[in-house]
Order: sequence, then C-alpha cells, then structure tokens
Amino acid sequence: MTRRVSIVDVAREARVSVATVSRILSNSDYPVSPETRARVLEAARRLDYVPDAFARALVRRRTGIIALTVHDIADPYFAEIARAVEDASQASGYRALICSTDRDPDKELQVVRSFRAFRPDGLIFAGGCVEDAAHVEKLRRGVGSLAVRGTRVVALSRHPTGVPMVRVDNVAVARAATEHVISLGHRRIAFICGQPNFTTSTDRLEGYRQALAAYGLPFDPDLIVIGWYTWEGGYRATRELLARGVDFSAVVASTDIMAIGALVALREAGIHVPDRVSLVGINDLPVASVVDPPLTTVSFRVRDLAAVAVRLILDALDGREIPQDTVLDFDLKVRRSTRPFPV
Amino acid sequence: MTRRVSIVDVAREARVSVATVSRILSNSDYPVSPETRARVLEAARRLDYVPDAFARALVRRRTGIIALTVHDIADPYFAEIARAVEDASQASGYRALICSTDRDPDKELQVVRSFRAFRPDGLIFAGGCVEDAAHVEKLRRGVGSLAVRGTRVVALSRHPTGVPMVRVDNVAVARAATEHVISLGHRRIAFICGQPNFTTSTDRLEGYRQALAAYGLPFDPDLIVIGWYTWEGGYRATRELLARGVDFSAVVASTDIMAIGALVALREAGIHVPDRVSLVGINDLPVASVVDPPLTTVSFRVRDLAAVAVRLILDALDGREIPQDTVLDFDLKVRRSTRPFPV
DNA sequence: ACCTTCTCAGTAAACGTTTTCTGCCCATTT
DNA sequence: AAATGGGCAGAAAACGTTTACTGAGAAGGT
Repeated sequence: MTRRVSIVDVAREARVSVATVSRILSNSDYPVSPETRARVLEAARRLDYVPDAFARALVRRRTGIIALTVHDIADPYFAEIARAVEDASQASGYRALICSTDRDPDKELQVVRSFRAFRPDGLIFAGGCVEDAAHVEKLRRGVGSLAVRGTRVVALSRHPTGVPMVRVDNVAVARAATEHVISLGHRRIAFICGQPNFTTSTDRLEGYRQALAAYGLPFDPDLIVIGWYTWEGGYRATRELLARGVDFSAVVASTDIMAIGALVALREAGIHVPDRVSLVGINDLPVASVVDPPLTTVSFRVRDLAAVAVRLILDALDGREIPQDTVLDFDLKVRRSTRPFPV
Repeated sequence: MTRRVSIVDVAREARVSVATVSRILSNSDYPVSPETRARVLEAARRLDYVPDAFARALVRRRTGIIALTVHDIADPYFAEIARAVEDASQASGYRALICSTDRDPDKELQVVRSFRAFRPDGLIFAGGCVEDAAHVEKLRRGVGSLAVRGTRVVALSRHPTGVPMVRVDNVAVARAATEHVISLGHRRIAFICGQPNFTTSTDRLEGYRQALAAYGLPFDPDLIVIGWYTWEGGYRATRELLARGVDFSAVVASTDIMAIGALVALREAGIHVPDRVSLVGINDLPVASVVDPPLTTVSFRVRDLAAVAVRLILDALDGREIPQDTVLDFDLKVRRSTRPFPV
C-alpha cells in the first residue's frame, strides 16, 4: 500500500518548511508572500493533499466533532433531529457523530462513555433518557467528565440538571392539543401517554390534565393509557383502551408516531377517524400529513430545535454566554383527523 | 479548565512506564505480572482514564470509523440503513460516521472528499448517486484516494465499477411486483419510476418491462411516470398520471415512499385503493404496514443489506477476500392495497 | 550609520498514543 | 559456575499536525 501523502510531502514539493504549508493551508492570517502561497497551494493540489483530522485534533484542542445521542435514528422524529444536526454542524465545518441509545439508560451511559474517546467539541442529548435520580447522577458524572475535557453539552427536550436545554413547552403543547378537541365539543377524551420515566411523558400528561381542568372536565384514569413511543406502542395502547370498553370520542396521542399506531388500531376495530373518534398528535412529522386521514397535530419545527442546539454549542465554543433554557414556540395544525362532536 | 488525564498520569499513578500502561489497557497479549496489571487497572479506574481516539488512530493505522453516505438520513429507507450500519459497526467496536448527500452528485463528491480527513477504515455508499460517466469517474478518483489510504469501500444497491457491492436484484424485484398485479388480472398497469440517472430506477423499470413482456402485455409509455424518490415525488408523479387521463387499474411504485405519495394523490382524486386501483410498492419499510390500506410490497431486509456491507468491510480489513457482488433475496408481502381485477 | 520595526519563513517542541528495541533479573540447563 | 532463555518492563521513536520561538533581511526613522 502506497504511503499516504502528508504535509511533509507538500513541503518538499513546494520547497518550503512544513510550518509554512500548515499556515497557508489552515488559512491563518499569518503573513506570507503571494508567490510562496501559490507554490504551496499548487503543490497541495497536485499531490491531492488532505490534512489528517486526527493529527490536527491532537495538537489543536478541537476535534470538529459534535456528538448526538438519539433514542433511535430509525424513528422519524429522531431522524429529523439527526438531519438538522448534521446540516447545522456541517455548515460550520463540524461533523456529527450520531449514536442510538434505544431508550435504554444503560446503553445511554455506555454511549456517552464511548464518546469520550473522541472528545467531541459538542454533545447534544436528543430525547430524554430515563430520568431516575441514580441514572441522572451517573449521566452527570459521565457528561461531567466530557465537559471537563472541553465538550459543550446541550439537552434537547429534556430536563437534566445544570445543562443548557432547548425545548418546547411540553405542558403547553399537550394542553393545546387537548383544548383543540375540547373546543370541538368532545368531553370524553382519551390520552395516550408515553412511559412515565420520561419528562416528556409527564409534562404532556400534565398539559392534558390542565386542559381538562381549565374546562371543568373530570379527569378519568380509565381514559389514560401508557405505551412506548413507537407505532407499536401507540397501537397496543389503543387496543388496551378499546379493551377497557370505556366510552370516548377523541384521542390525544403523545406523539404523531403513537397517533399513527392508534389510527391503525382504530381502523382495525372498525372505528372511523374522524367520524366516530377524533385523533390528534404532537410533532407534525412529515408522515403526519401523508396518512389517512391527514393528522391534526401540534406542530413545532423539530429541525429548528436541533439547529438551535448546534448554534448554542458553537456559541459556547466561541466563549459566549448561552441561555440555560431556550423555549421554542408551536402551533396547532388542524387537518382532517379531528371534527366537532357530536356530529 | 483542568487538563485532561492522559496515559502519563496513569503511568505516574501506577508507578510504571507509559508503555506498560498502554500494553495493559489495549489488551495486547504481552506478558505482564498480575500485580502490575492490577495496579495499572486500578489507577486507570481511579483517574477515570479513557484513551484518546485521535492519538491512538494516529499511531495505529486504524481509525475505527466506518463512513456512510446516504441520500437523506431523514428518509425512512436510509434511516433503516443508517441504523443497521450503526449497530453492526458498534458491535465490532467501530463507529459510524453518517453524511447525507441529498441525491446531489456535487454534494456527494464533497462529502467523500471531506471523509478523507478522517481516513475511515470503511466506506459504505448507500443509495446510488447520479451515475453519469463523468461523475462516476470523479467519484472513483475520490474513492480511490480513500482506498489508497486503506479505506475499504462497499456499495449498497448501486453499480459502481470496481467496488464490491451488496444489493438486491432490482430487475427481479420490480418484476415480482408487476407480476403480482398481472396475476391478479390487471392489464393496464402504471409504473412510477425514479429519476433515470439512478441505476435503481432503470433496473426497476426494466423489471416492469420484463413482467409485461412475459405476459404478452404491451408496453405503453403513457403509463410510465417519473418522479423523485420522495413522498412528494410519488404524489406529483401520480397527479401527472391522472392528468394524462389514461386508463389504468394498478400502479407499481418504485419505492414504498413513492407508493405512499401515490396513495395520497389517489385518495385526493377520490380513487379508492384497492377497490378502483391496486397499488404495490417496494422495500417493505415499517411505514408500509401502517398506512391505510396496508401496502402490498416487495420485501427485502433493508437492515440485512447494511449489516452485510459492514461485515464485508470488516472481513476486508482482516485481509480476507470478499465477494464482488452479493445479492440478497426478497419476497412479496401481500397486504391490502392490491386486489383482483375486475372486481 | 545605526537602531527599530516589519515581513516572511524556518526550527523544534508539543499533542497522546503505540510499538520496536533493549535490557534486567531470575530460573534453568549444562 | 557459566551459559542460555524467558518473563517482564522501560526508553525512545514514530504518527501528522500546529504553533511558539527565532531569526534573516528589508524598510524606514533619526
């Protein structure tokens, strides 16, 4: 195997020292004569030289890497996040390193730990992991040891302690979704809730409660059903709901993905949406407008969430002070999965 | 900022040389006394030492990185691929570096070029880029310069020259999809084709033609419509098809994603699937079983495709000979978007 | 003429690992 | 008692960059 071309080859070719090559190629504003610059640039081009990121990262204290943890890159929500992080990173010359945690706290710890070897300049936690105290503490230590090495950390849609976060107000979001169906006249409203160990779940449940309370409607535990944040989870939760035999005319799902699962379950049960049951989701993923009926959902720009997170990290790396809590707004997208009650 | 802990700190703490620490921690089978080993391990644990991936990559000739180019990580098909690559890489101690090319040949070149700085041990091209000769040549040079540096390259579902590939037989796949609706009695069968500069598109079109020919059906260009490999693309193509006013009772879409776009367009036009038009897709993505009606589609294990690619790269890195062409099999999943004609 | 200041480019010391040589010490063999 | 060899660990040279010094020469001020 032929040896790779390094900076010394370029230096030899251009008959200058490696220092000069480095200075010219890393675009520092170091003064250098036009002729030398041209000779070096030409040599680099001719040899097709690309600086080695590893050697560079070793001596600069920056790696140019922004790490991202997501629950599952194959989940449409996190795929959107990943894409936005990738784009925003790349636009600033950074590179995104993505890892899935599968909503498993142990795996999340392991992922964070494994990130340390790459000492990323930034770390974004997308999607809460399980937030029990012991885990948070372990995570804090793991993240802490990253931070010690200069990594800037930002959390996306979760509430860890001491880490800047960017999020939507999940309470308000779920409240908006619920109030929408209430305002359509629905009274018996089921809620498909995520696993309780995610703050997103508890926040959205709280929003649902607040909406009921605001309209003087009773809170009925029989209308609450819990599931995983997947299609399957939404499907099963809805089956369970149906099995209970309780009466309801609307369903608020914690996420679009769960809502689509619910749609499948309702369809299988011969319950038409929206004629017999109204359905509302949260997230406004691309897939929401493509199902039948198109899903009424609470929309917030998922990609903006991620882009803002990257921006914060970049700012922090530049030494700027960054806000501890950035809250993005949202709005309701009324499509065809909801309609007034009674018909 | 406190200095990061390096191998010399561990060495000092354990009162041994850095060489010894390195040998113990990188698990070489170098002989070392149990007491020394224990002391070093304990010191590393106490200092919470994690070896620096960059320094390590510099001296070993391996980076532990497998790079992956996809059209768009937010596209469900490529998200599946990405997830599988991530899992398979991680299982072998590698790390996946993912970049989206947006189906843009220029961006693909740029991505490949930018990968070189990281000199990945492996490179997987998922999803063809545009395959015109000039581009392939440029790409070959880019990839070539990667290969020179020791990167093993594998292509996923495309036909570049001289690069081992793993794929399904796209001709046979499309043929199976088409023959399915033919065998149901359909005679006027539309085909939603991808952009012609992807080999996947031309292969699948060819499969469609072969199926028609095999059953003695005429090929009617009016039934062929071209679009991007997106929901939007499938939607628009179907609208165009409808605008033509040609008669058809079945639609074969090049991908599930396009098929779902078609579903939306047909629904909007008041054309019921499958009562008036049968629809079949290709890929069997998770989303295919969740739309209404659940999509009949040709299924191949997308994740296996990616996992095999990683396996090949690992084999190649171990110096083993790897096959130039690996073809995975597929099968038809009949769901409810297709039905016999005439009703 | 001499001192200062600039402009430009080279020398060499990092950065944090791995790995090739050495070589010590002790046990075993002759 | 000398020679051999194996187990163990240290010294030092990479790996490919960046960057703090250093310094040569030219230009400009007194």
